[in-house]
Amino acid sequence: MEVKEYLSHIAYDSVIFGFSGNKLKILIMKYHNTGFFALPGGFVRLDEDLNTAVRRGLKERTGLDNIYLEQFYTFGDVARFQPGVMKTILEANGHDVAENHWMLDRFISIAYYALINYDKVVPTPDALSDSCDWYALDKLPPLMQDHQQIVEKALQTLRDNLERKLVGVNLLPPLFTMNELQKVYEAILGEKLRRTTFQRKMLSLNFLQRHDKQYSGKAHKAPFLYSFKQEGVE
Amino acid sequence: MEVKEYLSHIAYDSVIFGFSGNKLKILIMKYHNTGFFALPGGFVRLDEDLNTAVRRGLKERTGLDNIYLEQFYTFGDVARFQPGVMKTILEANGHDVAENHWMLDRFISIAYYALINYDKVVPTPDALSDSCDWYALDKLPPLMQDHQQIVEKALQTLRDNLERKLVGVNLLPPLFTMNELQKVYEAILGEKLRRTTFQRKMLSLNFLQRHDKQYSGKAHKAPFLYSFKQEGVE
DNA sequence: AGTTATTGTCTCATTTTGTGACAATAATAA
DNA sequence: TTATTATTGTCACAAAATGAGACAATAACT
Repeated sequence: MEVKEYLSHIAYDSVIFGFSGNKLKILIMKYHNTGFFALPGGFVRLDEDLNTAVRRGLKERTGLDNIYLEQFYTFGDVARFQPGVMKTILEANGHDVAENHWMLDRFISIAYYALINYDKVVPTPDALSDSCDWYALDKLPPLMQDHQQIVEKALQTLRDNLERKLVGVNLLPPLFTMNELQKVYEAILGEKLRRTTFQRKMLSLNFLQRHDKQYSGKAHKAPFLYSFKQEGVE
Repeated sequence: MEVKEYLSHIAYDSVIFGFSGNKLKILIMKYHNTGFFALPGGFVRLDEDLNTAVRRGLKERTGLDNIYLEQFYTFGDVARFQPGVMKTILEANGHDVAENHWMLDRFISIAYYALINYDKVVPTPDALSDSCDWYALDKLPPLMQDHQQIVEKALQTLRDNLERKLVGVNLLPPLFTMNELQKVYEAILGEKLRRTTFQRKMLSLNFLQRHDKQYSGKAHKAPFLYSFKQEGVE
């Protein structure tokens, strides 16, 4: 029997959002030799906080620390239990299923979403997967198990939180223009916003620090750059 | 070794809100012979959905089905792990700790809050506890482990959701006056609200059905009764 | 110097919310 | 019967927030 290293029955999945080409994208893993696509996830060590485990996984997948991270739901239906899928994945990687039988048990999964600066990420697959790549939300491959449902709930929670907090800035580099911020909001909410109203609203919140202008080389007035006043919105 | 009946390492806790005497109250259990106070909680059977397990527990504690229920956070810090506390509880109830050693393991806990009609509830202790009783939020006894923190997060989530949904009605009987609804909102938000603004706002949402007046026997104009138009807000 | 595309800000209309006023009314007191 | 009292439903007006457009300012190009 294997040495017990992780809490049994407990997994986490993460929906890692990035923003590029005016679109919301998330990181998706592809397992070796199986055609299975899945959210980045992992297990919790016996002596490790749940949140620490998730941040450890995020670091491995993205190379980043200090990521904006929010737990949004724990999925615990029996229907999640599909031992055949995990068995296929393990066997396709040459693992001895008997030794890893704990991975074939029923799992509940605590789901998190993360918001990161797309340009800073170095997507990195794990030992079981060929690739870890960005996919636009409207062009996701078929995801295994209930991962599609997890993505949808993540997006819904992100939308709800957008009204209350200023989480959108976590998807941008430290300095950004008002137009870039608006594009992020539009991508998250899935609708066009009115430029002047958006600008007035954002400035009235007093969370943005104005910096020098950005001269892009384009033939028009240069926009101001902004940064977010507070560190690590949580 | 015990017969495995529940998922190891996984528990749930529930913050069950009721409204009485113009105050928010929650159900608290007191364990036999220990002086420990705790939130109602339980474990998940091997073949049972997580949500089903929680509803099963709610039914046992309150006698009610079809309760408004929302999952709000999963607590997974290592610091939650206090085997001595559970050992004390088991021993105080004459249980053989060796047979129940799985209860001394580290647990993560999925926390839910429920909103119920106070008058319909029959609080019922379980086998390990003397009592299951209502406590006003501002008069809670010292709770074991991180249960105080769980309560605070439940209240915060309830406040956040109050703005978005009409969850407050779940704390009232099917027919209620506008003033009663306002008192619920004030108890949840912890602040006084302006009568006319509140009434106009509630009516403008078009979720309330007006019924006959309620003649209370008091020397003043009788208020209308209202019911909530939709069934089971979720 | 004129053109183009975009930005920052202003104005006015519309909607929502804050605040108080007031008549209506159910039971009680005179 | 007729005041009195406490509370309710609704209105009116003020203040604040939002919607929608106008317009001058301005980088870079022609």
